[in-house]
Amino acid sequence: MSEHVEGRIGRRTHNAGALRAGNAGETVLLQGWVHAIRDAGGVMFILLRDRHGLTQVTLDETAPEAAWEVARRVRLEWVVEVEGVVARRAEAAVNPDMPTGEIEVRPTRLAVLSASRPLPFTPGTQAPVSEQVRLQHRYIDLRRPELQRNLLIRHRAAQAARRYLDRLGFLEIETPVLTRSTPEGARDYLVPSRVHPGEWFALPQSPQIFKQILMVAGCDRYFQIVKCFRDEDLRADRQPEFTQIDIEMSFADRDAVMAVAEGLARHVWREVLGVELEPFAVLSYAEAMRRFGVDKPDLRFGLELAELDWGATGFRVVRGALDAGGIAKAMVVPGAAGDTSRKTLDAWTEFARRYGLGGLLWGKVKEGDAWSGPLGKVEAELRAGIPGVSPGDLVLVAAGPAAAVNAGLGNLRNHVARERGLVPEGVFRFAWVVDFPAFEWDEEAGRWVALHHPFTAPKPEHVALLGTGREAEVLSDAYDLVCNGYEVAGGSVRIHDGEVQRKVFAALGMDAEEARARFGFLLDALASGAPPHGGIAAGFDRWVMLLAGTDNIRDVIAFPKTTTAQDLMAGAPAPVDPEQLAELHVRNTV
RNA sequence: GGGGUUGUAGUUCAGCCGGUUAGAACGCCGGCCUGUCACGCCGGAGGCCGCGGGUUCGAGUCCCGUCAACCCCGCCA
Repeated sequence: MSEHVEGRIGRRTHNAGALRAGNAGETVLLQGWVHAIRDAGGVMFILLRDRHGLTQVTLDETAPEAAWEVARRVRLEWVVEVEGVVARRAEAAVNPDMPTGEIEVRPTRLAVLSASRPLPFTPGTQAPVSEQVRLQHRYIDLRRPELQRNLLIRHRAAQAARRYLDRLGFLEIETPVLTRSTPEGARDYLVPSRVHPGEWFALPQSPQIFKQILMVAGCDRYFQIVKCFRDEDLRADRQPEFTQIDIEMSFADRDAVMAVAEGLARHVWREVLGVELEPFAVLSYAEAMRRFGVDKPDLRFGLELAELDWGATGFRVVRGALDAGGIAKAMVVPGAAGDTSRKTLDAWTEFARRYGLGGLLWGKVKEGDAWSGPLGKVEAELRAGIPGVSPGDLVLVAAGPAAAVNAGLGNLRNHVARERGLVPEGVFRFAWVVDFPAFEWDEEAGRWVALHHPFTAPKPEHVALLGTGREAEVLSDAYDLVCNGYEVAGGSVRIHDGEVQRKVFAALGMDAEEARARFGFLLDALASGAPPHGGIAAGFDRWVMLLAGTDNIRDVIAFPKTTTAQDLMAGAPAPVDPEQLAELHVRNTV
């Protein structure tokens, strides 16, 4: 048995995308799928496909009768082997749209390696096929060049990340997949224990606690490209199992972690796309919310929001919102007065309402002080206070509770930009968002919850505020990396002091006993010589989405799940035998 | 949990104001064709109109429910 270091493995001499005019005259052996058959009678063309490309195999009167017999039998998506001679195509037969279009293979031998049943669709199918059918037959869908390309991008991104982190001295260490359920955060996927009746493992939402403990264990620099599991509803950019590039560093402050993560993104983009990223902007959470209404702003276009100082207004809608403790904000859409119909405005209003806004006020700016639309009724001096307004612009104003105004206008900003073609293609605008509030008030639970997670260090100067009832003012050393409107990484400096950790648990409504019960091992670890440490976790699937230029996470995952968290190909989830349940001490209640 | 879009042949779709035998394209099967590259030409097979109920003389079409795919809100430390 010899060891293959590179190059040729097996009997293939070339892949289906390799042959060029320079190979003319060579005897080759290709294996692959039948992508298309064009039978013109006395001459027949078979397109052979593998993940590298397409090669035309041509049979004419010079082809052996045995090859003809096989060719006439062959059907789409059968797997075949071709042995033959590379020939330059006649001038008129060259296909300039194909990388291998200058040549064709004249077979001396053609063999069927594997037949295929008639398929519900083929990779060569012209009409788009529904997502449902594609997911049911994922092995066919994955044969398509686009998805092959995405898998390749994903592979290259993962390899580039590993090389970069390895070079910086990070160790790739695996953490358990069967672990324990932790409070806070997403719903857990649970796994019953056979050996311990009534007890359950949880699949990790992230390896958070383990990586911190690895720091206590002296590992210094850790990373892992790791599956995480969250049993929450799906979105176009969210799957219940997803992959993180998980990173943790000892003796590192915020800037050190951010530098590593920025370097990682820079390296991956360079290696995968050959792109040099612009310097990453840094903005505070407060600034992001003020200017963009969201904590993951898309910086590829303008349309920034402006907070309005309309405290004096008598305008009924705004007056009411302000009196109720709300705010008013404006978004100016340059040059949109002329071509924004009433229908479009209604659709935008409907869009904004989803986020809890009562509605939108709009005004089309004419020459002078004249505005048409609802904003025309607003005092002229207040309208003059909206920054950057010129005749021909469309102004949208929302008033209400701050959260609704920000979410409504912030998301509408993305929507309008897309509709009006303001989003440039092929551009990556990365930015750091820093100085997040440590806690946010959960109305439903009636308590403070961690905005990031309970192990995030409050800013040192804010630690004293813990337990004083001023939790809302506490900022944390947390940071998110955003790109083109996606959150693509998030992390923080961690609490390495058991006392501070207890105070944070207390602020979250967890008393010492409960904290002990749930996180005792972490508290013990933190009390056992814990280095200052911090880290970050990057949403690898979203990175690949951006690299691949798609807006759907299913396009970059080999075997994704549907919106209802099912695997249509494998048919999961599915019932199991009652004996299996009995063994696990579990009973179905449905 | 809520809202929206979609569901008709293997696939993608059309199907009018409720009317008699539900169509097209591609694919599939058979035949023809010596330079195709969305090959072309001739012929053929193929339908639980997602599922259940209702209205009606009559339902692919209208109503109610339900299931599924997708998008969004909630949720996602």
